[in-house]
Amino acid sequence: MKLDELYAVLRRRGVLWPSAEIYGGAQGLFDYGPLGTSLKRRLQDAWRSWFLGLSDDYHLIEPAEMLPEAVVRASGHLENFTDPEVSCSACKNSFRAETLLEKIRPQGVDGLTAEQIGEIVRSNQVRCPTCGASALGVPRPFNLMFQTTLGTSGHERVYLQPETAQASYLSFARMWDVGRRALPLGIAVIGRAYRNEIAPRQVLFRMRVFTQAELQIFFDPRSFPVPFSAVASERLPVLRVARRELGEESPEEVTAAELVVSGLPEFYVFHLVHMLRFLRDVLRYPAERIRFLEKSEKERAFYNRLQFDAEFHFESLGGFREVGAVHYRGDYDLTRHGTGAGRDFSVTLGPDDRVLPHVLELTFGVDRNLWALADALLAKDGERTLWRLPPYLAPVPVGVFPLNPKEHREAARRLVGELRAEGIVAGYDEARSIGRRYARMDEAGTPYSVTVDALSVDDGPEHGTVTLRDRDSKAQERLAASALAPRLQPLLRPPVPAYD
RNA sequence: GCGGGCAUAGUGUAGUCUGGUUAUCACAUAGGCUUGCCAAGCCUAUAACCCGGGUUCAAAUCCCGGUGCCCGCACCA
Repeated sequence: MKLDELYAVLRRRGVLWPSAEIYGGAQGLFDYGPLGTSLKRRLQDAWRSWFLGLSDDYHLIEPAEMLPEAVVRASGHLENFTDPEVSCSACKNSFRAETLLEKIRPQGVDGLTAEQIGEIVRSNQVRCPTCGASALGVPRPFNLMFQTTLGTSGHERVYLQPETAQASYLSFARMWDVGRRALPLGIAVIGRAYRNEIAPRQVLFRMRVFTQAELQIFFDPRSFPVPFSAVASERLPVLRVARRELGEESPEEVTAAELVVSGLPEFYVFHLVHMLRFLRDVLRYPAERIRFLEKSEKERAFYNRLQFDAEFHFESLGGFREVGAVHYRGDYDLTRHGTGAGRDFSVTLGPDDRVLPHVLELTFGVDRNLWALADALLAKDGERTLWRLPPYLAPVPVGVFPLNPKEHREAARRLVGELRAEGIVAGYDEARSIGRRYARMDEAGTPYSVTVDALSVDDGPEHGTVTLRDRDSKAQERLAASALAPRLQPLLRPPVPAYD
């Protein structure tokens, strides 16, 4: 579906809507409704089950979301956000405003707003140093971080975290002591990130407050053993830099083993494979709409040694967009925070064996992927609209209906109670025709509908049985009501990777 | 941030150019009748002119400002 149409369905069903809607909304802020809240929680649960399942040594923590100024100074965020950059729309190069204007304003640009700098560039007819065009724009705002102060004095500046990763690096020393003092050590965070984006766009795609799920894996750069043979023959849709430079946009299928032969480390490819399996097998994105885009040296942050973005082809956005990534960050983060905090974050692995761990980062944009689940799996099938969510992601996995409310209400309500007692979220609906109730469930992504009818309540051979209807095939089968919970429960647990 | 377009019930819309009845229709939702396994039918109900100012006897309609959304460009450390 197109963006407007998809967004309309999601608003109508109460999946999400603009924040502060009654006051006209606020750019880049969204509220999740009942279905969206539940879906997002289940998506996060699925992420956690999958990625923490990769190793006994990967753990979830929940850090505060405000960072003292020292943290963002050490991480580079303060510095990078403070230097305004002006870019040339003709040749796409960008320049620090201070360098660009050093002849015109030798005193520097500190304290000026982006608009003021833009005005100086315009009024002095500054040309692009690279291509010579008069196509320089207004610089982006100084600081994309939200800043506030702690306490009453107003002196202690803090920032809402612009990414969840920093909190994991801050926790490394504590986690080393809390844990078994062994590498690799994975620290996972599911949390909010806050960025004062210049131009939030496309609903959930670029928000000012959003949720990230990230796994930072600290490892010994000399040795990061993984059970690679289990994934060696997996085929990945990759678009390597060399191929991109030829103008190709479609990925090619390459096995994990071939990627290793090409020079990528086994640990890196191993995690790439599991990112693919999560998107394809757990979230059930169509395989042909997933690709792994290798970022060139120029495109990636300077500290990233390797970077593949996991991209999904959004029909609503008209192309591939990033939904996750795998970054090999080297020792950049622990080095920076070591300098910033005046500590050495090297760890002792044995006698005369100290090493500064390297970091492999797996990122996952929760909101973007929620949108992708709608984009990929919510579709019109003839007259009906159905959302083919996997059962373990469905906000309401089961709907229970009395075929005739007058006669079957009591038995149906009792069944709802029994399912809920078994830990299964079950919805109940008796309004209007049975077909309409099925249709409502289809659109909400409910995979199973259970109907209580005359055979269920009358004395006879089928007493106590109900029909179970499958959302995708519309097929029905008759089974004992007591068989429902054991039948459904295994389907409602998110998949985990094979355990080694 | 720049340029262009748009804004009417929950959703999609008619009406706007050319100001003038109780703001159109469909779907959805709720209640009822009927039916009883895939959005059937009938009756009823709920529900909207983005916000603020101006022009006018009179503004959904014209003008100004704001906000939001969409597209392209830029941005996405």
